Amino acid sequence: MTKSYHHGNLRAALIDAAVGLAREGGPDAVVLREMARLVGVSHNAAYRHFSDRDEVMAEVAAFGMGQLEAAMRSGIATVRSRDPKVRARHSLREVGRAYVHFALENPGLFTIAFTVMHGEPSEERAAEMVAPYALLNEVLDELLASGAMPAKRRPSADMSCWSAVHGFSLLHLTGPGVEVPSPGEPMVEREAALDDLLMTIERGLIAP
Amino acid sequence: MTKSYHHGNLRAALIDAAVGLAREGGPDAVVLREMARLVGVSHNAAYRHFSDRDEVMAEVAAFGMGQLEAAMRSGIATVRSRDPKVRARHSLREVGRAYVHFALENPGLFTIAFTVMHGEPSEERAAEMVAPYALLNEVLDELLASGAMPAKRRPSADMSCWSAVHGFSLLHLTGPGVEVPSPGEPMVEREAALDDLLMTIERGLIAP
DNA sequence: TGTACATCAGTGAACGCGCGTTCACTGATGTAC
DNA sequence: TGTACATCAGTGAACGCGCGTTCACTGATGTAC
Repeated sequence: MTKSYHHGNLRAALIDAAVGLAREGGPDAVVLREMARLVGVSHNAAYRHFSDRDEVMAEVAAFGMGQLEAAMRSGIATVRSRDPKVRARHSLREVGRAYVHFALENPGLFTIAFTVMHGEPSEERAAEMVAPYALLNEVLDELLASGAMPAKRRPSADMSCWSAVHGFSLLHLTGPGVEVPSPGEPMVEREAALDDLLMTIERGLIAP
Repeated sequence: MTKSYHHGNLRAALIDAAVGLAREGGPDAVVLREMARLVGVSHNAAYRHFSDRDEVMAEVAAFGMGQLEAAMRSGIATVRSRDPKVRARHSLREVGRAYVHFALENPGLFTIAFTVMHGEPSEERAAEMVAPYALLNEVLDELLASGAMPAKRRPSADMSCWSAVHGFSLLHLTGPGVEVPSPGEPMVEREAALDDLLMTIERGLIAP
């Protein structure tokens, strides 16, 4: 692992740098020349490993989606109940809460993940890019199977849930009254609003 | 109104051009030099009427918000029922539907409105910038007053409703599986999903 | 009604920005014999 | 174990992009007397 002419693992190192830049400054901060500077390599060396800046962005987006999925899984893992209906309802809540928390704590990665998602699936990474969505659907299947939700609600339930948490995230990220993320009252209010949102959706899906 | 040296109404003409560019290409398309080209004036003439590109953007954003509010009012105006509870519920639905339709039909204006909203209120335009939000709150007040919604739901109802329609809009605008806006099946499916979303929120707010 | 002058609105040339990308190159590595 | 050669990974210089913004300017307009 000497600092020789050949780096040895430049591709991975560049992605690392790109993720770091993405975390700090969002899409616009992912700059090829800056990545190279961070890794200590000439500004065009990246072209040995990526055809494009877009390819780098796709990599960062896939990483972000992976992190989001992991956060959602962690949320589900906190659910303790054994009763299938309760368990499914709580899983849905926690998966939503995790989604919002991830977005608010990782605005750069979150934004890039959805910026890139706008384009085509990029083939290889396709499964990774929709993993969070797939996980939500698993939870909704559980909700349906448990009998907590009427069957006719299932088809559009994914869009409804996703819209709610996605909108909540973006309104707090780029919406009006940009709250400073200080760990004070606003944080408490935000969590209360999030709780209410999650409960509203849950009632909406479950109510007869 | 001769095409003399002095334009006479350059500021308004430039805003017009900016709105046109915004409609077609979103934030990045609002380019000072292009505005000037469209109006037929030198590329720096705008600096007699705006201090900044940001000031132009704020103007476009305010226009967009005004249009959004108008669209929401039109939605409310379609409600026919006399019964207060039914009327309030339908108003909420229609205001949400109008929000989503406006976003999907005017992606450029919608995006700029929320991009600019991220910054500070820009003083003069502050009221205009939050008009859609204020209108939503009027409808929710009506829902509360009619007795259709429990009082304890009121405080967070605005964020819940707004999150849902905002998220739905953005997922269809910049989300995965970019549907081509052809007037075929996908449009029908999208409307069905939107109906379900609006009903889910409504049930969630009303359910005991 | 004229004239002098201040003020306003638009002009043309220029700068600097920092990037993504390409080109011809050089240094390092692996493989066939 | 050596040597020739192909291949791979990183280099340094350069281009073009198109913009926002500033500067010193000129043409048009309005107002005081």
